[in-house]
Parts: sequence; C-alpha cells; structure tokens
Amino acid sequence: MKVSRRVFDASAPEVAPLLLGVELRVGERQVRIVETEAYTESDPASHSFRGQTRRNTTMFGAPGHIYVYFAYGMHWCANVVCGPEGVGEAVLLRAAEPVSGTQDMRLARTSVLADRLLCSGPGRLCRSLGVDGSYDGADLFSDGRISLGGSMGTCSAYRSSPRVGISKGTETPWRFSIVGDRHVSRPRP
DNA sequence: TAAAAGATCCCCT
DNA sequence: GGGGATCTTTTAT
Repeated sequence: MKVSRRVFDASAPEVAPLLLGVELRVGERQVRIVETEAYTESDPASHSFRGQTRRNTTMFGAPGHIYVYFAYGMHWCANVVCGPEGVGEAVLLRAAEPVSGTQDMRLARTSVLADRLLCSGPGRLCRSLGVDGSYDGADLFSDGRISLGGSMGTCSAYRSSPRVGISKGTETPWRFSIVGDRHVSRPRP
C-alpha cells in the first residue's frame, strides 16, 4: 500500500510496524526507516500521557504531521503523528539506513562516523538529516522540506520488543525493528 | 522556587 | 562500562 495520510489515522501501535521500510526524505537526503516505537495517551511513557501541553501540541493535531521535540538538552527527536485530530499518539523514528545524500549526513557531524551509525538512534537520525524544532508540526504530505515515500507494510520480517530509554511502560513491546538490520539503534532488539 | 528526570549521544577508561 | 553535556518539563517543597 502506498504511503498516504489516511494510513496514519490508525493507532500508533498499528502504524509503527508498517513504517518499516518506508523512505523519509529531507531535502536531498533520503533514508529508509528500520526501527520505530509507538506511544499513546494511555501509555505512561508517552509525552501525551498527562494531556496536551505546549510542547506536545503537535501530537494531538492531525495525523501525517511530524512531531519534533528536544531531549536531554542536546538532541532532537522526530515522530509521525497518528490517530485522529485531538488524540495524542505518535510513532518515534528511532533508526534508518542512509539511501542518498549520505555525504551531507556525514558533514552534519563533527566526528567521523561509520555509515551504519549515521542514523542509528533518534537523536542521530535528526542530526544527520538536519531536522530540528523548526520542523515541528510540518505536514509530511504538503511541506516542501520533508516527506515520506515508497510503500507501507512491505516488511514482514520484523520483531517487537520493549522500548528504549524509558522507565515506565517498559513491559509494553512497542519497539519495532527489521530483523537482522545493521542500522538499528542497538544490537539484539 | 527548587530539584529531578528525561523517548540521548559521545568520549573516556 | 561509566559519566558528562545541557535544558525543558514536571513534580515536590
């Protein structure tokens, strides 16, 4: 099925595995998503768990937009907003494989990094693609700077496991990654 | 008003 | 394997 806004009207845990293999384009840089995580309102690990705030407003907006937030005082992280307007759900983009514009990704960093590490983590992914707070709220289906491409649900060889870097909701296996892919954020998902 | 935690990463040992 | 960087949001006095 081709990527379309309609698909993101579903709940995040449904959408998250479907995003594996999908292409994300930012300017001339293009990557293939290999790892995602789902977050919902009833989930204590989610930014939307305690309701809408200034920071997470985009999460409660229309599906198919991108929610970008600042973490640990140093990193940006990007999510695709899911569910109907008014519902705070999103899929965190955790890792991807560089497809084109790889040289630009390398130049976005201070130290030399192996290609397989350029987008192997939510902070690294944003850093390499040049995604920052100015992208928060952008519509992936009409914004000229950033968009999704390719087909959804093409990856059948994926596995789910507990999410990374959270202290609550650790029992929920809402991390999805392509089996055996070298670009995931950590070995043995 | 203060303190702590946080959907992380990088460099050091 | 461990700790520092660095700042916003949330929770506790």
